Amino acid sequence: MPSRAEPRLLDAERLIQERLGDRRLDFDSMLAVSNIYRAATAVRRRAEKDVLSEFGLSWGGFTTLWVLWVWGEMQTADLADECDLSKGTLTGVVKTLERRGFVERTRVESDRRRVTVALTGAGLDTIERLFPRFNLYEGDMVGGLSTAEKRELAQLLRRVIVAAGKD
Amino acid sequence: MPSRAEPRLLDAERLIQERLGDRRLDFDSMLAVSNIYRAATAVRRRAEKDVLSEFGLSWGGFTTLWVLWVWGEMQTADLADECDLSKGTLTGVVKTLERRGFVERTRVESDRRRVTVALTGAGLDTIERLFPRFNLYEGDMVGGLSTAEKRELAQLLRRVIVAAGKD
DNA sequence: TAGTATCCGTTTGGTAGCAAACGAAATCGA
DNA sequence: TCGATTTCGTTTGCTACCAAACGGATACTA
Repeated sequence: MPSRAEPRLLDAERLIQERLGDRRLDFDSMLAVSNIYRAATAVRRRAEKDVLSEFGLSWGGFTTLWVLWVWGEMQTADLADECDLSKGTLTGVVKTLERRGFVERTRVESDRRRVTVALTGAGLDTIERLFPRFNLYEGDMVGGLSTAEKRELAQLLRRVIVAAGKD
Repeated sequence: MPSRAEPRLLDAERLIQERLGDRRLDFDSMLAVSNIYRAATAVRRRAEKDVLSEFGLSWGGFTTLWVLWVWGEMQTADLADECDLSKGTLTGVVKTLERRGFVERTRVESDRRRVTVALTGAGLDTIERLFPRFNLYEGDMVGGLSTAEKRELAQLLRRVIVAAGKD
């Protein structure tokens, strides 16, 4: 059970500290933030390359499909909120998913400004086959961590999400 | 000193578990991964909105400037590697930075396929003024965590970066 | 030393992402 | 009831991001 993860990464971080060492900076916060970003990029790239590409999906497309799978048909605004995307971005993502035949739009009769988005049969089939495989990859990517460590990580990140999300 | 961070986030996560509850899935890994991504998005958005936008920089542009500041003039390939971007993407980012007057390119005489990138005076001035402010925001965003927790977080993430980065 | 293979950064074509402007639809006020 | 306001999703203009194709420069090999 190793107590240190990756000497190379830490060495690089130490070199940076040496370069900036005479300045009064908050290195602990800097390293926490930059590692959050690097980890997210690494996770996204691996998932897109190893799993999502087979299904013709980007990360955003996958997220949207997943949300629709879990919550069912939704209005655009709620979907954007749940996917953590701006409404403009969501329009584009949904357009791509529609072109691929994964989702369909329906104009709401009672309020014709609104549009709902729902999975098609093909979309449902895809996410049902895809998600278990995606989840296996998630397990791989945090596989070096114990269950307690995964929970600790998720909990620490929740606090960052809240702090950074504050307007 | 609260032992739980954010009830609303946890509630949402629990709802998802209920929706998927009868399937054999690795929820601990799922929550760890999705919170990594959400945290990175939140951090990036806040930084771009509150700090970087004043200087006309995106996250990628800022990262590139920062790397050049710490390491000095670099060849394109090394810079892309250090910034964790593909070389094609870096070409575009550098082009934008060049247009804004922050960096300049120089063709290498001894090997005319290569190009080096360096900060201009304006670029140096910008990153010198910007980074301390950026670092304050980093402190804000992980400000709810103790020093030990920040280090714990960074350490857990290093292990994820290594596992996800493996080809 | 000529021909081939490899190694560079750039370009291309596609998706993603945001803010702000937009137009249509619904709601509010008087 | 009708004009003004608000609330929708979409469009626009920009940057970012990747993989793959590209073309020029260098290195290798016979």
